[in-house]
Amino acid sequence: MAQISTADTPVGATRTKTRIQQENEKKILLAALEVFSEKGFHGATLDRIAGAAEMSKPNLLYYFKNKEEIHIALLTDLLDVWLAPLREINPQGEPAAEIGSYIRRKLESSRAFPRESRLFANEILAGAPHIGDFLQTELKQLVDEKATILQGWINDGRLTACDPRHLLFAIWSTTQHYADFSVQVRHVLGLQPGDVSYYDEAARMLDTLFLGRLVARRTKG
Amino acid sequence: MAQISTADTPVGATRTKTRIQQENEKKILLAALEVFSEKGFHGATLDRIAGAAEMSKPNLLYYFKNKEEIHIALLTDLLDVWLAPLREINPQGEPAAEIGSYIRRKLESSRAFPRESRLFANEILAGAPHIGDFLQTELKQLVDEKATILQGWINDGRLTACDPRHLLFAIWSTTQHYADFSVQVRHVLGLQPGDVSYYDEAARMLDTLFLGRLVARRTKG
DNA sequence: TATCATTTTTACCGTTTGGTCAAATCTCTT
DNA sequence: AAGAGATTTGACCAAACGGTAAAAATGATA
Repeated sequence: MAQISTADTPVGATRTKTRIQQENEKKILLAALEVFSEKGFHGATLDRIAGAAEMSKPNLLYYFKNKEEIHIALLTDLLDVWLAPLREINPQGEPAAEIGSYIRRKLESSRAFPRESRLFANEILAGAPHIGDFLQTELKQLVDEKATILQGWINDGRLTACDPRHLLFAIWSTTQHYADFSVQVRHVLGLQPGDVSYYDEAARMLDTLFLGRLVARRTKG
Repeated sequence: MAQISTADTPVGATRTKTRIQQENEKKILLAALEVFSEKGFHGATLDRIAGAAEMSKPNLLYYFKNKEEIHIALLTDLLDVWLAPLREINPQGEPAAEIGSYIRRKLESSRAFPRESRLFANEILAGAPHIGDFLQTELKQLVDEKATILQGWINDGRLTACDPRHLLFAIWSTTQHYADFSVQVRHVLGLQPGDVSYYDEAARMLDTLFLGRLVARRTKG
């Protein structure tokens, strides 16, 4: 069997990739993202992924040694995308502006990368077998860091008292919902299969919810 | 093969079930809920479900004619549970009280039935192949009805202007998140696998978010 | 306790699936 | 144009899977 890493490349080092390698790996990952996000890990078959990548199954396995490796490659790419919006929260900014723009970034991420969002959701639902470590270390660390910032704002009286980490959970869930549960959203709103026109209204709703006051003050008598 | 519906029972009619039938069907559904909610439809195998039900696979198939039928039976049971909290919203009540108690019911539902919640999430993520019809008809109808109530409150100035259906989405996503993404929640909070102690804080957060004012008013200069 | 329907088991089947192997083809460099 | 390495293919395999058939065992009932 021909090895992608050849004699003049030490094991573990990444040799410069061929044009064909680059193209085909990209094609495979794109096809796999489509299939995994739609069918889940177990529902996705190598035949289907290979078909979507316009490639024979053995050829696909020439680039990735097995199904799991493709899945892990996708998840690894995904994690940076997932963290990016959170990383941008600025301790020096105004609470409302920072939270508002974080929500907008997360919502935009849902709109632009729904398949990635569903891939992530599938992985978490399955008990995070591949990214459990990431959640416990990298994500937890970043959340702790950002939660400290939020807590600072609370201490300064610029943010209502609440558990900052649960505030983040609320932002994650509401924004990701529009990608992960898009079928339900569309069915309830009576929209066509491909229609994602609900994102504008979603943005308004989340603005009202997180930045405005939702329920009017109780009026006496 | 012995038929469960025998000669003296018209086709389609449900004959009185044997004690053994009742026990075993219950055992199977419980086992299947465990496996489906954890592994998804394709990840769940009949062998595993049968094993969890302490039963041989052919014996399991004596009660349900195939895998899909078990899945559908579970989903059908689930839908009533899913709708129940929404049904209880009372048009005559106070907006804050009604929304608050709806959130509490949904959150309690997440806490009490996490496996059912994950089963539902898996089904939606997969594109709702089995319950698409339910979403478009029964759920949509109920949502439209309740959205009208919320819109009435908005018109009366008792609820901040927003799309009522998106408000419901926000409630669904935030409450269900604690069941569907429990692994992530626990990892971020640094809790042990079985620990669900975060629900109290979650309830406070959602109260603040939906009923209180989250971000403090901007102070000039 | 004999009888009949219900329940369970054993043995099995066809298909799908993830994955392998070696030969054939293509591509790039010299 | 030739050689070496990279890529692709077709044929194949073992295991897992959903499901079946028929006999054996059990339970209810008269």
